[in-house]
Amino acid sequence: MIRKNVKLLKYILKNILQNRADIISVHSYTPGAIILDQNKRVSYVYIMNSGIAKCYLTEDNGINFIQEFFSEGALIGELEAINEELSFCCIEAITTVSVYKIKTSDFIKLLETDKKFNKLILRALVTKIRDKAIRHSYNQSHKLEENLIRLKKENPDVLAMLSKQDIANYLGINLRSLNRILNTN
Amino acid sequence: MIRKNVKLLKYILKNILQNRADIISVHSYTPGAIILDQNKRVSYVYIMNSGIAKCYLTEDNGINFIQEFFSEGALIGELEAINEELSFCCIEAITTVSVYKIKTSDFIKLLETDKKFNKLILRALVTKIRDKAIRHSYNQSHKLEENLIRLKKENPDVLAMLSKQDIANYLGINLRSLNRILNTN
DNA sequence: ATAGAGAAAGGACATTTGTCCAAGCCCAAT
DNA sequence: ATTGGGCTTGGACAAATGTCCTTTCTCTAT
Repeated sequence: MIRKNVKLLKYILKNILQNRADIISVHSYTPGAIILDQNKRVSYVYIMNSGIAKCYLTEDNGINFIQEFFSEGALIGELEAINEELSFCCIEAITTVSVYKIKTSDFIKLLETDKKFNKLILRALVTKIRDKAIRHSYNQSHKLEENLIRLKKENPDVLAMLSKQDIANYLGINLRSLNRILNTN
Repeated sequence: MIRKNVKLLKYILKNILQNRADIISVHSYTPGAIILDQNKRVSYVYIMNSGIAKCYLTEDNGINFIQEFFSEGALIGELEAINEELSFCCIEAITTVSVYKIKTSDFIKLLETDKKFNKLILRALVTKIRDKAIRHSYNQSHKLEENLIRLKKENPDVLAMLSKQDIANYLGINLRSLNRILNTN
């Protein structure tokens, strides 16, 4: 649920930031700030350095569905950079967030020239697909209570870290329903 | 819902099959045959040439959740090849299926040496993530009826092509519920 | 032609989840 | 200290979805 990629972050810090400091810059966001909005052209790829952000999609009926939460090493905007499409998620800082930022064109060049970087990104994409597939399947095939139990097992401090509304949006349910389950449990 | 990748298939036919015919072979499967099973070591990557297959995950409670349907150009086993993990989905032929098959080690070598191939795979992965994200969000945020309407709009002949049970498993619902919605609609 | 298996359809009822709403709590700004 | 806004909680009811089961239909193997 909370995407991290320490390997990738380390690689960027050790290799890219050392040799190609010119193409990277640091930025930070206060809680609630929008790092990347839905349906925008994406000109930078971000790599989370610290903090927690949420990645969500706003549906036509106003419901926000949280795809995942991001922390150290999570990539933002890489999908749009690779496929040259508009952003389809909104990334919003939950705590204070610090990121490294790199132009999409530089990101693509790195992908093409740096084999280790390429491999790291490939693996990150695959992990994302795998996690998404498993989560979607579990979510749809089990009831709320089982989903919540699983969430708490995999992430015991989740209830302390995040608002109830965010957890409900992550589970794809109503806040009322979440409270009901929390009670009987 | 039905994953295709004509560009990738064409590239493989024109470039790889011509220059590296030694690493590729053709296979075919009859309806119901398992092309790749869950939790197995994966030694080949497959590229669908024709036919329709379903990619599903069996949950602990016996429910099958269909991730997607595959046809021309869909990749099978590429995730496992890249991340060196056991398979997490089962791929089963619905109609007669013909595939090209390539050893995972050759697949990885291609990824590392053939830039165009690398780019095509990157894009395929990204498209998968994007589609999955959008589908999961829509599914969880809308009710059955809306999900079905959307499915029919995007794939008008879906009801003729697939069994009701498969459609229900794709939508993550009960067969009874699917029938109910089909009636009032 | 006929038995049997699997797909499809739907009745009746149970359970789960959503909607709407009101109340309490906590914290920051005045 | 007081007001107001946002988070949290839960009651009461409505709607959606699941469970269980029976019937019909179609197609294939014998």
